[in-house]
Order: sequence, then structure tokens, then C-alpha cells
Amino acid sequence: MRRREVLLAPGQICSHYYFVERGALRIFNLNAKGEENTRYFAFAGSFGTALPSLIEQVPATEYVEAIEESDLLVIDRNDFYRLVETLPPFAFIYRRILELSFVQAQERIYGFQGLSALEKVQWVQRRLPGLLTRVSNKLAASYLGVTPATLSRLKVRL
Amino acid sequence: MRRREVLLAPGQICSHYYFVERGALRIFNLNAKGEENTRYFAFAGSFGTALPSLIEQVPATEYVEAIEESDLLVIDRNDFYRLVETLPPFAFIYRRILELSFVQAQERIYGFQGLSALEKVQWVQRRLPGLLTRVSNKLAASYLGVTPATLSRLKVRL
DNA sequence: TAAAAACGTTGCGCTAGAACAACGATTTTG
DNA sequence: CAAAATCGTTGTTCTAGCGCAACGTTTTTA
Repeated sequence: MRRREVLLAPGQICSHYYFVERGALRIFNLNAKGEENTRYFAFAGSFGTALPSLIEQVPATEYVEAIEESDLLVIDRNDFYRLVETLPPFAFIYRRILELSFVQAQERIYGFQGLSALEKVQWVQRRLPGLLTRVSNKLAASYLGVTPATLSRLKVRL
Repeated sequence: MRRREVLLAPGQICSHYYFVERGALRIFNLNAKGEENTRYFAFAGSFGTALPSLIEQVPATEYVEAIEESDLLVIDRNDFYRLVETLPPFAFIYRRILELSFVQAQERIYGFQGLSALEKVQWVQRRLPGLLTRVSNKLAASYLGVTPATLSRLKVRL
């Protein structure tokens, strides 16, 4: 997978899980004003996909994009669900994926609430050390929900 | 369950699912500044619990509180997991609960992003009609992430 | 490898929403 | 059922972060 390659765009129905062997994915969407909003970064060793679309088989609202040259293991949804429905160990693994995805999403969201922009940056440095140096200023800003200009100014204040 | 009764407080490990037969629950947490942050309202016909704590059996960070006189069906975690692990229909139901919880949380969060306070109020009116009249101004404000004063001003603008 | 596009940083003014405050209305409590 | 606490509303002031802009640097593309 090349840098900038788009694996899934809004409107498409997601039919794959991706396991990142090398590189990085990000899941993001565009809001009503056309601004990018990064939900999640998946680095080597983790899964990434448009989970709502994959689960409900409705058109995705988000993009899945490689942000670095990446090697991915692609898992087909139908195969995956067949395994989940017939083999208990897979059912267990899927349950764990769902549980962890949910818990993680909650932590990120409610961890951010009520924090100033500077505090959000500090939160990310604690919870995702290295993120700010690994991804571009623009992408980190879209994850934090601030403008690139604001993030740039905050970084000088540690 | 009486109005204002607290079913679970931060620090406790959650061991129950609650199904709301009558009344309403809310799940909320306090942020670093001591402000309340409502994550979710569960009205009659839906489930409510501190899912991260229930799943991981770690201390909760949130409160579960009855906001109206309520009748609840209390489901014990151990019983529930035993059912999930032995009876396929329960495994399926639990999977659906997790999937829907995740999708719902995502929609709420990313639906809000980049919206002005007024647009958030309009979003809630579309998606959760009746919420603004059923719960107090203060609680609705804590769900929207604005101050009660701001919400009060917005309501006159429809 | 040169031109074009995108990005990072910094300056400056503006504004949405917060903070603080006051006060009448509603709710809770003893 | 009366006193006390909490809540909703509205006014005023203040500020964090945005919009816009400029410009040098890095990346992309042809």
C-alpha cells in the first residue's frame, strides 16, 4: 500500500478488516464544512477499518487511508463473520475487538471533554507518545480537533 | 429506583446491566474541573450501564444515576457472561449490544464535531426529539457540552 | 530537476461561547 | 408548609481559538 492510498471512501460499503503489519492507517471523515476529522490512527500491530459500515453494511461516512507506505493483512468480512459464527475462538476475538474499540473510543472522547487545546495536546503526549512527531502537524491537528495553526503555536509551549 | 438515586459511582467496579422498563438513567462523569459531562441517556426500552468498567472490570470513571422515578431490570454480570459463553443466542445479543453501542457513540461524537453550539442543539432535536423537554436544561447542556446559560440562550433561537 | 502545490509557522483582528453575576421561579428538605 | 437550596434566564465582560494572510520550507509532480 502506498502513502496516501485510499482504501475506503464515504458512500462505499466496507467489506474488509485491515491488520497493519508495517506502516500506518488513519480513519477520518469530512464534516459539513469540508474539514478533515481524524478518528483513529492504526499503527503496526493494530486493526483498522470503518467499523460502523462494516458492522451494519451501510455506506461509510469515513475514509480509510494509508498515511505511510504500509503492509496490510486484508481480512474479508464474509469470511470473518463465517468464522465468528462457527468457531468459538473467533467469536471471542471479535467480541474483544468490539469491546476494546468501544472502550478506546470512549476514553479518547471523554478524556478530551472540557480540556483546553493545550491540555488535549498534553493528553495525547501521555497516551500516544510519539504521535506528534510521527504524523504531520496537519493530521495531528485534525485528530485533536484544532486548527494546524493552533497546534503549531501550542507545540512551542511544550 | 428513586429520582437522583446513584446506581454506580466512580471507583466502583460495575457488575450489572440495567434494562430500563420505566423512567430514565443517565451516564455521566466529572471532568478535571468538576463539571458534569453526560455521555448517554437511557430511556424506557433501552440498556444502560458503565460499559467500560463492566467489560474490563476496572474501576468506573462514570456515574450511573436514575434521573426519574424508574423501574429497572437488573442483570448480573456473571450470569450474563455465563449466558453469553454458553448460549449462542445470548452471544449474538451481546455482540449486537456492543456493535450498536459503538456505532451510536461514534455517531454522536463525530456528528457533533465542528458544529456550532446552535447546530448541536438542532442535531439533538433531529436525532433525539423530545430530549430537550424531557430532561432539565442543566442535564441537556451537559450532554451537549455547553453551559446551561448558553443552552438557555440558544433555545429562544429555536 | 525545475515548477507547482502543499505544509508549517507566525502575526493580527474577530467572535462564539465561557465566566461571573443577579434575581425570580421551582424544587428539596426538615 | 416554610426555609433553604437549586435551577432557569438574562445581562455584561472577557478570552481561547479561529479566520485570514503572508512567506519561507518541504513535498509532489511532470
